Amino acid sequence: MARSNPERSQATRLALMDAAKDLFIKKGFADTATPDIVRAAGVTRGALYHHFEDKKALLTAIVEREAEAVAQQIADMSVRAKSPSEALLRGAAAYFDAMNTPGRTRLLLLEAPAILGAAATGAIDRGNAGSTLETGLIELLGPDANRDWIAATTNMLSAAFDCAALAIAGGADRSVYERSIAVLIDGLAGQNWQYRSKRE
Amino acid sequence: MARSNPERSQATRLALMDAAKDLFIKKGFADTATPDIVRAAGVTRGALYHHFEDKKALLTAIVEREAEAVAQQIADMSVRAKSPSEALLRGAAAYFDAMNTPGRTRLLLLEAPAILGAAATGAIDRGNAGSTLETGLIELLGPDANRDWIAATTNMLSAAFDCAALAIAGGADRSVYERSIAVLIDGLAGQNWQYRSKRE
DNA sequence: TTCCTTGACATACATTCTGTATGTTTGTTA
DNA sequence: TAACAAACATACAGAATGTATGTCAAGGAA
Repeated sequence: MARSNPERSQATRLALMDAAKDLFIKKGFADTATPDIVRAAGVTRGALYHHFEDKKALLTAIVEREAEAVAQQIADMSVRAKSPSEALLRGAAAYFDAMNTPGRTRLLLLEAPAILGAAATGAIDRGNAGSTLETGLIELLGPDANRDWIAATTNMLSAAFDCAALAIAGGADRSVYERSIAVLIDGLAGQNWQYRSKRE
Repeated sequence: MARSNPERSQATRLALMDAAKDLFIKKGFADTATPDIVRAAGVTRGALYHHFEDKKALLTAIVEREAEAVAQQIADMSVRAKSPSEALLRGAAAYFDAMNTPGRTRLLLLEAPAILGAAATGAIDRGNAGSTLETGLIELLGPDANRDWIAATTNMLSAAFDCAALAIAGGADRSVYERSIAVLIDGLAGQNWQYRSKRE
């Protein structure tokens, strides 16, 4: 079994990330020890600290990979929608589909914000799935809507979606949340002129 | 300095909780060591493990106390409002006031969900500030609105409020978030008949 | 008051984990 | 094939957690 160096590197990197991902999901980041990770990955701690600066860097790599997968999954699902509100609803559905992967909610919505900080996690989020939501809201509310307002609304709706994803992962009825989101979005679409008229 | 036993107990419990709260806010739960806590509290680790089962139990006690303070602060602020939507907006403002206390967002919205789990934190939340929001939404949407829908909307709005509190604590403009919330609530108030008509 | 029990700690210890420093093997290049 | 570098493995130092044991003051009972 003579493998080239890049092949070896990527293989152990993936083995470490996969093993750590499972353990982080099952026991959480804090309660997962590096000896457990390397045992599950079939390597030693030396390999871990050769490829990753520390335990947090390993989590960061996993979170980034997972966030990219979510964004990719949403992009694949994205089809033409008739109205901006329908586009937002389809985006939400795609997000719930993507977050349905077991453990993803825990990794992306619980562990990452606490360990890596809210700022770092928000940056990862905004670089991927978050931007989809903001463009959707701009479509819905018109390009002349106040930018700060849109940013704030994007953040809060994103948090609401995350909350819904967590609830669904915990066994809640997905259709109830999707309808609740539909009502929120319809309310936004119907009311935005009121805010704009106050500002302009 | 002859103190009775109950006095001694409460004094050291409070000293430990206060010292740990400051350190958890400044450095986070994971990066705060029990020797640091007891040094700041002026006791030994023996006292800590006599009063609290482990480090997590200490965090739990602090989080519960802080959540009760938030609920109390909101209850004190609650004055008569003319409309259900105004009541909700005042409640949101009171929540932001209460969360304005330095470090509270980190403790209640970042550390607690990750360390104690989303379920435990949600239970603490629902027992305190969360119920205020749900009753306000029932007022807004009418008592005949679908209960599951109200519960889901409560959860998501609660998450949106938390997100706003975090953003404000991070330096964002509070008035922008309050206006965004106002638009969301007005949208809900104007649209709820649509959902109800589908269900009944 | 005296004795005895219990709660409230303090101290010492065993285990375990993290990160680093050093050693060894394997691939790569000149 | 000789030299070098990357990819690991092993050994170690420091520190942290939780526990077990020891000590001392508080508080009733005789």
